[in-house]
Parts: sequence; C-alpha cells; structure tokens
Amino acid sequence: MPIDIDTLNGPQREAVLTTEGPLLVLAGAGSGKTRVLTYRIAHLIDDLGVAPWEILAITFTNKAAAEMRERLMGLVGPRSRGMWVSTFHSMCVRILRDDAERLGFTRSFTIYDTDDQKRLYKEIMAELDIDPKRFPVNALMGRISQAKNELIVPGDFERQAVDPVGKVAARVYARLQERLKAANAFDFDDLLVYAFLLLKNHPDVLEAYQRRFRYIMVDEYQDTNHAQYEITRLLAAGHQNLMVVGDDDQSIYSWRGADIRNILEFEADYPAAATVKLEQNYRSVGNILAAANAVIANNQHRKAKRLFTASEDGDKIEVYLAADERDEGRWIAGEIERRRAEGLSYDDMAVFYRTNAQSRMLEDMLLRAGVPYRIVGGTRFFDRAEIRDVMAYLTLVVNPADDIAAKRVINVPRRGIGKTTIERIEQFARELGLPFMDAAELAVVDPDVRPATQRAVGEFTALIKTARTYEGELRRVIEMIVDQAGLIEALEAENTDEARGRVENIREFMGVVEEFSQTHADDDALYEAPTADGEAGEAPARVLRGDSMADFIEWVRLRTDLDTVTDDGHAVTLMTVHSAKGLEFDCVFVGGMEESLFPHMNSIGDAASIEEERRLAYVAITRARKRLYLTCAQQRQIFGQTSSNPTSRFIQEIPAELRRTSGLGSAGFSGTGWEKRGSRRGIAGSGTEAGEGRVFGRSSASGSAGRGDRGRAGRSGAGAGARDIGKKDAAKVTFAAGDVVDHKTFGRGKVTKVDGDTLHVKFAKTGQTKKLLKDYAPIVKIGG
DNA sequence: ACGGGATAAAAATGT
DNA sequence: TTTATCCCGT
Repeated sequence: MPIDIDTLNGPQREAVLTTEGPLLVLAGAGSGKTRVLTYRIAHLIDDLGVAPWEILAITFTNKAAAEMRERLMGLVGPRSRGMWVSTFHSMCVRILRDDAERLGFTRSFTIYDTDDQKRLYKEIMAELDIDPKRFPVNALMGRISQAKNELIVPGDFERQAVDPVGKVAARVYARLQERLKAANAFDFDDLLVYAFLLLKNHPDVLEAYQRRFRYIMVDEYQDTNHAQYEITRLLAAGHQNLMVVGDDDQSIYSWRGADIRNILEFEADYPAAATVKLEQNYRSVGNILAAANAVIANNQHRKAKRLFTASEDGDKIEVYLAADERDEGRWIAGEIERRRAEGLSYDDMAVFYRTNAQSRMLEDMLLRAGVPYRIVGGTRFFDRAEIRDVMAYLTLVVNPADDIAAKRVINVPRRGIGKTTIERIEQFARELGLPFMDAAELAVVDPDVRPATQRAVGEFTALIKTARTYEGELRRVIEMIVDQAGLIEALEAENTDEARGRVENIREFMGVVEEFSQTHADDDALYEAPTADGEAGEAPARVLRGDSMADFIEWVRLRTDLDTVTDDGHAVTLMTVHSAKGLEFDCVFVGGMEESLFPHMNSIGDAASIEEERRLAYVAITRARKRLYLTCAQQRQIFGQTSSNPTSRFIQEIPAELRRTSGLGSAGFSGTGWEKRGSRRGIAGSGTEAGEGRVFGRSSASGSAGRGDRGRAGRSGAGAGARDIGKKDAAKVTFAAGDVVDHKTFGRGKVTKVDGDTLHVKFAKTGQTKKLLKDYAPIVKIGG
C-alpha cells in the first residue's frame, strides 16, 4: 500500500513527488524533514518501482541513519534492506574496502581516530625535529585537517603555504600521508579524501556507483565540507537525481570544514535544480518559535525565511539568573522535578550546554537531587584507556602494519619493554622500511638487546601472530586475545579500585562485542543488491558482518556515543548543543547562557563566528517543543578561576515579552539596589548550602525535606546492566565499607565503616578519616 | 624499567 | 581545574 501523501502539506508533497533532477529542500527546524525524506524514498520504491539498492541516503550521524532505516522499515518493510543509508564516513569506508588496493592500501586497513592521529603527529614531529612548543600539535592537526577537507593534497598545500605554521604543516602533512599509508590506515579526513580520489581517478569504479545510485539524498547538507560536496557531485553526475536537504540557519560545523556555500550555491551548481522551502514548523509552540526567529534574524548571512506555526503560543521562555553554576544546576534540577510532578517524563526533558566541561556541575546537582540522567558525548566509553588497549590489540591482529597500535600495547601490560627497546625497534623499522611489528622480530635476535627483553618482545609478537589463527565466535576470539595478552590479569594484580573499574569496563566491552555480533548476525544484513544483468563490479554492497573482527573494529571506530542514545530507562538527557542537533524534547534547558561561554569567547570579536554561535543558539532553542528554559550564572568557575560575565546576547535578542525572568535581579527590578541585594543574598546562600547539600534553593515546599525521600522513591534502574553505557542511575545511593567515594573538597576516599547514615571515610590525599552524613555530604560513589 | 611527585601547560564544538 | 610531561629515586 502506497504511503498517504495527503497527510503532507503542499511543499512537503512537492519535495516528495519531485524525484527527477536536482532538488534543494530548505527545511526549517521542525518542518518535517525526516518525514519528507522517508516518504520520498517510500514513494520511489512503492510508486515508481525503484529498486532499493538504487537509492543512497546520506545522513550525518549513525544515529540519524539508524533512525531513518527504522522509519523506512515501517514504511516499506524489508525492502529497505539493501538500501545504502549511512553517514558520509561509513559510506566512504564501504567504497574504500572494495577497492583499497587501487590506492595502495589493503582491504584490511584500519581507521585512525583523533587519539591515534595525535600520537602519529607527535612521532612525526619528533622525527622532523619540530618543536611542539612553537608549533602546537593541535594547530598543525587543524591546518592539515582543513586542507584535507578542502581536498588539498600535500604538494599543493606546500605551494600555498606562506606563513611559518603553514610551512611546517606542509612538511608534516607530506610525512603524515606516507606514514598513514605505511600503516595501512586512514584518518577520518582521509576516508573522504581517498574515496574522492578513488572515484575521480578510476572511471570504472565511479561509473559503477553512478549507475547504481539512481537516486541520492543528502541530509544536513549545510554541514557538508568540500570533500563531501565533491563526492556527492561525482556520484550524482550520472543521473542528476540528487536531493539535498538542509537549513543554512542550522549550519554549526564550519570549524570542521563544513562549507555553508554548498547549500547557498546549490542552485548555481545545479542550474536545473528545483527548490522547495519547508517553513511550517510542527514542533514548537508559538513563543519558542518566535524566540528562535527573533534570534536568528540577527544574522546577516542567511537565506531569508521565516518559520511559522499553527500551534498555540504556549508558555513564555523562562530565563533564570543564577548566582553561580551550582545554583544554576540546582535550579534546573528543581524545575525538572516540578515538570516531572506535573506528569512529564524524564525522557522528554533535556539539558544542553555549550561545552562539555559544564556537564560536571549539572551532573553533580542532578545526582544529588535524585534526578536520573544520561550523558551523551563527553568522554566516550571507547576512549577509555583500557578499552583503547584492547582495541589496539584487535587492530594489530587485523592490521599488522598499524604501528601506532603496536607501540601502544607492546608494553601493555608491563612486559619490561621500555623506551630504549622501542627506539631500537623503530630504528630497525626505519632503516629497513619495515612495519614496527616486523622490526620487532629482529629485536628478538638482536644481541644488543638484553635476553629478558628479547624474550618479552618474542612473546608479544608471537601472541599477535597466534591470535591471527583464532577462529570461532567473535566474542570468544576477542576474549582469548585479551586473556592471552594478560590485560585483565595485570589489572587484577594491581588490586586497586581503579583497576577493578577497568576490568569491569573490559567485561562490559565484551558485552558490546556480543551485542555487535547479535545485531549483525542477521542474514538479511548481508543482503546484496542483485546485479540486474550480472554485470561484474556492479553494486559491491558490503555490510558489517557480526563474526568479523575487522568489521567490529570499523564499527567501533565510526561510532560516537551519540549513536548509542537509547530510550531505555527514564532519564533526562544531558548533552552539548552540537549533539542535540536533529533531536527534540518537550522541555529543554540551556545552561550557561553567558557572554564568553555562549557565545564562546573564542568566537567573540569575529562576525562570522558569532553568526555560527547564533545558529547554534537557534538550534538549541528549536529543539524544544513546549517549554524552554535559558539559564545563566552571575559568576562561574572557569578553569579554576571565578569569572563573571554578562548575560548572553542571545537572551537579549529574544523580545522581552516572550520571556519571563526569575532569579537574581528578577521581577523586572533592574534598579541597582535590588540587584545588589539580590546578588549578595544569592551568593551567600549558595555558599553555605554547598556543604550542606540542600538542593532546591527556591521551591521551598519540595525543598530540603524532599530530597532524601525523592532519592529513595526514585529508585528505578534495577536492571542496570552492561547496556547502559554512559548512563547513570541517580537514584538512592547506598554505601558499604570498601566503597570508593569522591568528595568535593577532600577528593577520593574509601568508606571504612557505615554507621546508620554516617559514613566513615578515609581520604587518600590527607590520610584522615572523616565522619560524613551520607545524604548530605558532597560525595559521589565512584566504585566499590 | 617503573612509579611517584612535582611542574608546566592548556582549556570548544566531533565524524 | 585537569592533563601531560619531566625528573628523579628505587
């Protein structure tokens, strides 16, 4: 049964039905963009008889891709399989896997993430004798990344380099590419660059994809960079059936190379393009939309548009002026509870912030208020040292040329292989042009290396070699490798709480492996596009296999925590505004609405950057369906220093009649006397409360008395298992002797005795034992 | 080779 | 404030 086109509004329908030729869809926030995309695909398949494998849909995050796949499954059923719905990066990996040889790589290449990359940069800089003090790694990485996003190859880069940093970057860039190739690895940017080069320089490959993908759709087109633009252009050049969807007002990734011109100039690039504007917002109530419109109207460089809505005005936007970030977090917690009492689920609420650093205090306050929350982003599970170690072992097994992985774990756990030995191996590697692992074999018989060390190196190389022969269930194989490596054993020997936590993480990782295997075990997942007339080279559909370690590694590498946001359990979502793009919540809080935080201080003073910050504010505001809270703190600790900044201009840009202000200097008393009194009281209040742990500063009824009770009542996450990555249960915390806690001022300590509600905690730093009340002390349980 | 401790440096957003 | 690096004693 075809989809019901009548449920769409005019422009939406037009976007769905305009299938031939280039099409630009300018989709305002909340205008039903995803619906249009999925309906359009369903229309192609159901009504026009287009085969699923002829469709390519590109999104920005894996989460968005998964979501789209799910919705398509609902619309067109199992036929949605075989369709390419992926991010640019994973699409490129797919393309590269099939023809890596043509570029001088093997198909078992690995992907370097930022951390690997940084290590490699440091090595290269040491090798080229570049002083990291004069030329910071981050600066060089930024420059080179930018160049890659613009498809500038090392040769051209060198020619263009005029400034000192550029000249140094040119040297590093050239060497970097050599090293990456030798390591059979791509960094994130290279995935795009090499996929582009492959398509550009190998007409047969390009032609195969062009023929296959009759219909191409790109979501979040405003965030594409030049490389992505060129790849899209190449792929679409044949059929020209390219639909791009985007909103210039939501372009927030220019720092990552996104070029807003891609969307602004689409019509110039594709003269035959039709354009559709989706301007009716179905998401937010009137006041929120009006606020968003008012803010974004301050940007000079944008396509004129004005979203409208048919929904009621709704509540005013709540602005809260907090004394400090503690007060801010406490107030947010209070409001969350109030909304909750009105029947709103925690799932429908979110707290956004500009920088990850802000999450700490918010977490702390929510934790104490007994508000369950989950954090998206920040330090990823897969970024933990022990997980990276395991990953390095796995990577090495799959790709022996990965020198960074080899060096990472050759002495993890401790095998007595130190700096001297590693340098010696590196020297062999350099002189003989061998990968590190091969050079290590030589060290085993090198008389200059101590016998004990020889043995250790030999064990390490043997371990990796043997691991290559392991067969069977993926989880078993990985467990065997970890076991042989002795990682868990070594951690257990440490016998510290921290080490136990790491072991726990590794075990959790095994759960992730299992999950990967299961979710990719389905034979349907291997669905390949039938080659209509048996033409070779057509449609090399390759998908992740649940039993392949290489596929597992790839899956992990291209994964962010954002992709793992699940709706299980009930919790408030905490994340950066960037992560929030594409999501929506009934009730949204945005913290830290202060000048130099939001807009960020690095952006102040530059008109273009300020406009991007404003777009970011626009994204934040438009995530809210019914209620929006903007909070700012009169003073806040930033990098250990108390600083005090004026209210964000973005708040000022919201017409006063749309907002209601409370907190310090509230109730419209902008006179100086009131402000002073208010602020003094506010700061003093929060100061004394800090140690006492009273949570709700203002809502006295549910205040101090409520906290403990709520904590007890809020117990919900009984079945908290390995799946809740990054999620914390803030319900009642109980302590037992042996637990490790973290105290606001005394730091880490161990519970030595529990006496009713009194804990005896011995602190590591001071060595002293203190008596603390479990419900009031500023402590957090971190293990036990 | 290793671990502890001191000291210096950096500190935004993320595929 | 946190993190990375350096230095030194074992």
